Amino acid sequence: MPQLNGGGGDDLGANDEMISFKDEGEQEEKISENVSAERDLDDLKSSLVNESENNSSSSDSEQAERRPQPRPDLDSYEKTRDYFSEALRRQQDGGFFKSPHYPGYPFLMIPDLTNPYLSNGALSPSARTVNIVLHLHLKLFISCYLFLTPQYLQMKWPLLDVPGAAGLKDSRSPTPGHLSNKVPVVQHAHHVHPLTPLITYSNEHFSPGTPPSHLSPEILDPKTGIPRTPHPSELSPYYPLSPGAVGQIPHPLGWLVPQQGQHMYSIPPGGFRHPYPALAMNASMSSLVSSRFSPHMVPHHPHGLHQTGIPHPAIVSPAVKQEPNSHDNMSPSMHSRKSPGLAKKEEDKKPHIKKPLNAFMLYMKEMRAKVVAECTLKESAAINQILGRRWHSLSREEQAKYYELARKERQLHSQLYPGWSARDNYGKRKKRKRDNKPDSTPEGKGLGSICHSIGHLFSI
DNA sequence: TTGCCTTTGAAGCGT
DNA sequence: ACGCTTCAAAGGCAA
Repeated sequence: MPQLNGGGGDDLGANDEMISFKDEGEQEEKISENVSAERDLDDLKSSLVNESENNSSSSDSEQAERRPQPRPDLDSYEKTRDYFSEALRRQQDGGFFKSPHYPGYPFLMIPDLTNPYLSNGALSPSARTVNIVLHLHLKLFISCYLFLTPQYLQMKWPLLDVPGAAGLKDSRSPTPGHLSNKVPVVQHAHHVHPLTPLITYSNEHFSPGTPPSHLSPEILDPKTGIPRTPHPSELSPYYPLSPGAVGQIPHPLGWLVPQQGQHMYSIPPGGFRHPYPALAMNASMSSLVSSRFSPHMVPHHPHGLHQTGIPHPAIVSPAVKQEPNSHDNMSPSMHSRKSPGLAKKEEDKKPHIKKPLNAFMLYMKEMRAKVVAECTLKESAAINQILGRRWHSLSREEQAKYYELARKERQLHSQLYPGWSARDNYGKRKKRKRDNKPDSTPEGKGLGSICHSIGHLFSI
């Protein structure tokens, strides 16, 4: 039985990760948040239903426009369904992918709904009747399987390019294709499977109502009684993918994966050459590697890759931001063994290995664009205040998802850079002056009025 | 051009 | 063990 707490074995798992759940005394607020969340879900459902109703009541000419056309993304959507079907088969215990009451309904009926036309392109009278019936069924279906729709996926992961949800995405993501001009993180256009988060992770992590494994009663911190993350050795069951799937199925952080049809980092056909066989990467890790950063940030290893064969996004050469140097990305601590002058010189050239993102940072990365789109705000400081409050309003399961991702980030980071320490980055920035400014709370700044349209989402 | 602001969490350091 | 500090992302803003 793997011990979860001993010998620093949990060096990557934060025992106090869930502290934020206990604080604040925001019970009332959380209750209202839950109500709001349900309301949002209802709104989403009704909007989708209305959309379907509009479709059914639209004129023939409109229907003609809606007539199935050869679409470039159709193939990807078909693949989506294939992937999803495959994922469905993988599920043994119901959970997220619980079998529908109408076997095959979501997969067979939906395409049919879009094609109630005769061979000559006209909508048959019987098809009209059937259309109405089907749309009634669609309402029920949407209610039951809302979270599986492209619209939902697009809403859930707004930075993903979910086929079939372009409109929603466009309205919510004002800067598709990138998140930042500092870190050239771009979005994968069509090669990121919209169900990626559901496939690369087991339903333990994502099934609604089923707490992540590290929150399950079976794994509790004996000291605090707080649910904790499992030891890395417990992770393998989370990645049921075969090695052949490496590089094909991206990571849940897929919203950060590059686009334009290229994998950010090439992956050798034979898999990774990991220096630590015991730590050989699984599919999720490999995709994690390719998730977060731009190749511009990756210094060139003499052999073109990190010693692991995996250029990690956390590496930022000082010259980078500029141009890749030929320096290898040894841990900064390794460089410090050289003579002072030489060490200093190389200090300037050595790559800057960034800290792995914590749970909140990952959450911010995902949600920032959405908040920016919904608010009139653009200033990060204000956005972060909103995100901070929204973070606290997240459900336990929602937060756990990000803690889990962050834990994987740390795990991968430590494997890629065994000698790296957060200390290595100390002093890289100019020292900040810390003066406590008077009341700068979101309430004080009136973000509620600025972001009133989503105020109920942010408790402002 | 550079640092600040603002958030949470992880990690390092000093006491 | 505890408290403080630094850094991670982000982009407008001020110096």
